Amino acid sequence: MLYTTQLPNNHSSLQKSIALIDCNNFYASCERIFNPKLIGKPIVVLSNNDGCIITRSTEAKKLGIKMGEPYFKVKKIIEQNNVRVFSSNYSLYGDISQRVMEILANFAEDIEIYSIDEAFLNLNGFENYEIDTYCNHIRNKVKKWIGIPVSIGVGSTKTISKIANNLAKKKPKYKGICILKEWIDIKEALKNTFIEDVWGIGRKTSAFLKQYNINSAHDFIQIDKGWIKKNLGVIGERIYLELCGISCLDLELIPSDKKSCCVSRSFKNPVEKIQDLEESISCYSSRVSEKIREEGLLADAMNIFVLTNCFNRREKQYSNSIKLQLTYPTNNSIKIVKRALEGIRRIYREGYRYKKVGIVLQGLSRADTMQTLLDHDFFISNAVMETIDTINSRYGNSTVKIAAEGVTKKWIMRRQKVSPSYTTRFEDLIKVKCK
DNA sequence: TCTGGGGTCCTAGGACCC
DNA sequence: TCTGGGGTCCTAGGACCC
Repeated sequence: MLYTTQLPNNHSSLQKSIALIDCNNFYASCERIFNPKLIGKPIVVLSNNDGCIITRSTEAKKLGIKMGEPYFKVKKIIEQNNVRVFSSNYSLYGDISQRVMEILANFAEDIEIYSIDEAFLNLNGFENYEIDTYCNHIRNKVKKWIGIPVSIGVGSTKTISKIANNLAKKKPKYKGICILKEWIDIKEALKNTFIEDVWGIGRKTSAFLKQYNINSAHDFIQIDKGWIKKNLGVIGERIYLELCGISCLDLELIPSDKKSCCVSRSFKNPVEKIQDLEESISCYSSRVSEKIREEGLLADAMNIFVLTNCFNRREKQYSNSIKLQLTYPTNNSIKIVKRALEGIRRIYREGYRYKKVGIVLQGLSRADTMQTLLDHDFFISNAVMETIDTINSRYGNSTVKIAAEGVTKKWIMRRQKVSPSYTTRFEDLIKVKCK
């Protein structure tokens, strides 16, 4: 392996300014908005099915509760320390996220909403001291108006702003805002960033790099670029350049259409009968169709999959999937459910305890560009779907549903500790007001 | 007893064609 | 013994992200 100390010659004054605003422990912070008694107390939020820890408040992190850890493994610590536990409440978090993003959008012309709790802002043209003041202003406004604490990192590339954000969160000296514009600061930050904490370098790649004694982001940029390209491909090369201050990733200002759309769930208890799998896949197919209708998309194919519980070594394992074409692009629940049922019947094998089933719609295209190709039948069924969507949005999900989805739903997922949907569900809103 | 869900991009390898 | 070669397109699987 070749080493080089040569760095890009533009590092003394890097012009571009990209800010990454990230909500702190987002789901936990959402729960606190409506229950201020939780401030300062340890909180965790669980994944679907109450399976794993997916968000921890700072206090919960200090107790040694790890991200992604199965709930049952840390139950003891949780009980001993009186940690408050919540099932995930995505309708609440989604609504709070939207409010945060609306505020952020007022602070820059160019904004990329990167995930439910993160956005990149283009802050080009500011002097460094102005950036600091501006970021403080952003931070205070989101806290005051929504009640969500955020951290802000600024850098000349997205990858550096990610690193800055990480430091802003972890090191108290930054007080929530870290600006990395001068090469001397960037270098120091890269030295303080473990290789596995670099955006785009995951478990496998960091393990590989550590074999070569590349342990920090700074070690990484000392390596010969050719070696990186050869061993880590274009993605590795891009990370290298971004860390050196050469921007390779632009802000995506217009969200692109989805290429696929998936709905899948684990079961509360293992499922053995084909009837239960049929009901659940009908339910998820109906939901995924609704999702693509909301986005004005049509699908031309689907993938149906089943899995047994791979963690349970004592039981025999089976997993399978099947790809099915649709005769023409559609977002019609009835047609999609029908085809999905064909799929599940073809991959079902008797004698296994199934843990999970799901559907992925593929070959998505915009409905408005396809209409000239569609037949009369499409417009009639489209009207039916529109009516169903209107009723369900007014009177609640699944007010009208397809018979194949079933009624008993023995297979439904576990969600025992869910908070009220304070902002989106009428009955819950009333609850808050009456408190 | 109990281990999430939904996405993207890249790459290698197979199918197919001339 | 010995069975072309190069291009394109598609797909499955891997790795990663939040």
